[in-house]
Amino acid sequence: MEKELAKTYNPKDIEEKLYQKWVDNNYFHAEVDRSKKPFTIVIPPPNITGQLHMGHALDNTLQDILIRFKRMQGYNALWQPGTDHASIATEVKIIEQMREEGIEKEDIGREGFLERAWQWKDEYGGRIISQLKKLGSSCDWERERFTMDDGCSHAVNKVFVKLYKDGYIYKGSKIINWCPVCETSISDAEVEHEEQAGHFWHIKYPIAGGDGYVEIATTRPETMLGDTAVAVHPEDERYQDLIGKKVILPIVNKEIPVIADKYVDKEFGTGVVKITPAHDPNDFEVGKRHNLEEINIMNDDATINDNGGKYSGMDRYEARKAIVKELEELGLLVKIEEHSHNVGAHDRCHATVEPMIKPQWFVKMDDLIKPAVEAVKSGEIEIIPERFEKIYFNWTDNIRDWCISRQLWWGHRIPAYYCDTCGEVIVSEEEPSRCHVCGNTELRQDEDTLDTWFSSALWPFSTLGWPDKTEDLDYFYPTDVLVTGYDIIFFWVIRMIFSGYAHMGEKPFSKVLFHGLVRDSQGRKMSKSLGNGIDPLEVIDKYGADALRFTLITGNAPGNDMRFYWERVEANRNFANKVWNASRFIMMNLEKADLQEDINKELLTQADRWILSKSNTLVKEVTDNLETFELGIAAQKIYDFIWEEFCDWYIEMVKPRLYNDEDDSKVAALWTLNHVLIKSLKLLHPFMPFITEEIYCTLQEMTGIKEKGSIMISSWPTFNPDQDFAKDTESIEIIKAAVKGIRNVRSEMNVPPSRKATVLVVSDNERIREIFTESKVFFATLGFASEVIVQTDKSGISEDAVSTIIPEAQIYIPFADLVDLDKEIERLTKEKARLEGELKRVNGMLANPNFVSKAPESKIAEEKAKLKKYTDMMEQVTERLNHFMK
RNA sequence: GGAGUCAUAGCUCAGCUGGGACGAGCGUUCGCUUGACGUGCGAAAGGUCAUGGGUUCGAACCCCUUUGACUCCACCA
Repeated sequence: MEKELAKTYNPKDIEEKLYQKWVDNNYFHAEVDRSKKPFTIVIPPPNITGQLHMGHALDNTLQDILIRFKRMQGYNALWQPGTDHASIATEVKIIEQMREEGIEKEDIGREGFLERAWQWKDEYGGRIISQLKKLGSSCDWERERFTMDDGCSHAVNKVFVKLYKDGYIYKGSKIINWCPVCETSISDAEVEHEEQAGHFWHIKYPIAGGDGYVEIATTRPETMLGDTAVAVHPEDERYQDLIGKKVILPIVNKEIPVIADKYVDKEFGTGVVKITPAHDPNDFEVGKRHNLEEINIMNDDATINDNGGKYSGMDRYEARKAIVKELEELGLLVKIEEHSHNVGAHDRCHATVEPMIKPQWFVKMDDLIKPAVEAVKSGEIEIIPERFEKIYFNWTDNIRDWCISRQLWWGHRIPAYYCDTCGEVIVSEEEPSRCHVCGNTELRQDEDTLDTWFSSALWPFSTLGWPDKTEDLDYFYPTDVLVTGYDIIFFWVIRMIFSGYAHMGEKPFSKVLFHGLVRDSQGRKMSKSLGNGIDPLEVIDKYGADALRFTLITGNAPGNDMRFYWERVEANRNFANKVWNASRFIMMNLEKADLQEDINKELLTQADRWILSKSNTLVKEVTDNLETFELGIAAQKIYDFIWEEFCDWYIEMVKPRLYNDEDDSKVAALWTLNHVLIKSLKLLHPFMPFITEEIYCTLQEMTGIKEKGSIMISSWPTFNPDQDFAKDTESIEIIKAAVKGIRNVRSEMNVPPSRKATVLVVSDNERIREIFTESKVFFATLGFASEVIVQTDKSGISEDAVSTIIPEAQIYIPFADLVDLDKEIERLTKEKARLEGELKRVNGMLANPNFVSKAPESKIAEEKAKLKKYTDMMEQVTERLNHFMK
């Protein structure tokens, strides 16, 4: 079978084909297998309305790396995928689409609307899934779930009924955040506070039955239509005589009491506050304390209702203007100040939220949250990076009841049924046929649906079959890691944690890995309105999924935001190309030879031992980094190893052996190349799944690797004590330093590569001489040497030879006519200055009695060794310099 | 009003639990058709690790000050 890699790396040629192969072979699928340890990740379900953006790409790359790593390590790795119905986001989109067709929600009714919504889901819900596949995500697609599928819906109903029966869910009329555009209630978490420039209107309220006024200050004059009191601080000396009296509410012309409440800040404004219990959360609390009437003055679209008298029908801002105008005409407007304050906006549509009193369903949080707090405090759930714990606790410490009902149609309908005959409320998983109190068969289901996060809170166990006691649940739950952005810590992470404890009696996951946001090159959030978003699919199209993945996880610390640069993608594509070509080169050579399955260790040269040792260390480090979620560091190490150590040094060192059929060590070189390449590919696979698979499989067909099949199910490399050759690592490092020195001299002296020269190595150390003698062959190609002579002393070195000094040896290169004496003096002088600096530093340290007495022995020994090294080098450099100066 | 993050080479960032910044990529300069790769190879220039103090034998890293940028939370009307 003839098979080889294409001449140039073209991701498009391989990615789609390989993904299909993985799917066809069912490699992503995980079944319960008690003989293996499970490793489970549940995907943060993307919205069915969604299109893959950079945030998804990052999030899913991280998960895929962890899953592929663990799968190779032999775990039974399950990556549970699915999508979220995203109630409000989807509903808004469908309404928009309908509007274009001139249809309103009411025209088609609830059922008609839901039919459309399911059609929408069928049409667009799969789009993001296919995009995740382009990224290489190894999700178990057979298990794909949807937050509104039968199983998840069943779980939702079960949880609702259970929490209701246990007294955690209740219905109540409370002040909630109302979005007048979406016309639904929203939770506190969905309100974004934006600083806005506004005004502070100072208004006079006449004191009833007397003359005089109190001056109040407000940012929202229109709400005065609903004022039912005026409040002062109980200890405010200025207003003591007012407490208990009444003032006349202007425009409305009715008397309202002056009450005393500690909520009022004496220092702020005038110290007198108008109280509108129906349209301000604080006033609502004050109203409850003082038994004040709650007058709702607004309709659901934030126009003024009939309680607003002549302002009825006006929009809230129109009414504001008109009311200010009237107050001015009445002579009751004292002044208008500029005032910037925070205004709550709906995070979806950015409309200013209106606090309103509405009957809604709530989850009582104070007890439910306790185990979730304890879990993080005790370390049972680990948050990475740690600093996000503070954000977590900040929220849990100030937790308020969760408003879960929404006045929307797309979502899980609340399983509560009302009997209009006797007023009974029945909460039940199945629709009751009749009222259990009065027997009425005409029951009416609650119109509201649940907050979309209510169902995603159950995701880690509802996807595994809960409420049924399934094998899957028993085996895969609790899951191992949750990977997500820090922006949904309140919406989702906390709610999953408390839900896990409430319904499973166990944590949903052991670790939470937070990542940052992907920003544009100027550090701005990518957003539709700015038009600065970069489509991951475009990146994949141009540079391949492997390059994109690598870009997203390198050069960035965990939890920090990162900027997206095309240049970085290109650099990583270049790396992929490097891997590709290095592999081609190795294959070209393997093809012509008989590859040994195993090698006699005696045949390995210094260089072989060196690279084996290096790759061995790499395996250990990368594994450690992955275990501790330092994915970027792991990737960087693999990159450096492959490019620098393996390609630039080892492959170059080995070339002379490959080109020489007489060389006894050729077989060892081939074996080592193959061995290290396979190991590198495996380490790289979780990061760059496609290219590694393509190369691995090609290599397999060519050479017959023992391990058959896909790299994604091959075994993860482990540290091999047999390949730990520390001594050889040192010798090659000496050779590398010598080669670098030679290259540097040649470059500085402008000696063209075509000009070969003799290299004389001088050392009085026998071991060093051995190392150089053994490595002579490297200098021909790497150091442009025509000949290498290793000797004990400086005899026979020509007068005009230039030199490079490394700690272990002096290296002389006679260039004769090419030598520019002044340049060499300049170079040596620079070197001397550098060494002087080093010596000064080392001597300084060693001369410090405190250092010598307090620093650890090893550190002192290290510095002493350096002193000797630099002293020796200085001696050689000085001698050389004197030689030319005289 | 709280809390957090960041300030390191021209640009974007790494630097793990304190021990010389061989920092990385891009960019810049110089030189290379070296039989895998110019999506490449070799060499080089470039940093007061924001500021001021403290702890320490030793600080980019720990503590405090200041300045600047960003983010989250928060009911001051």
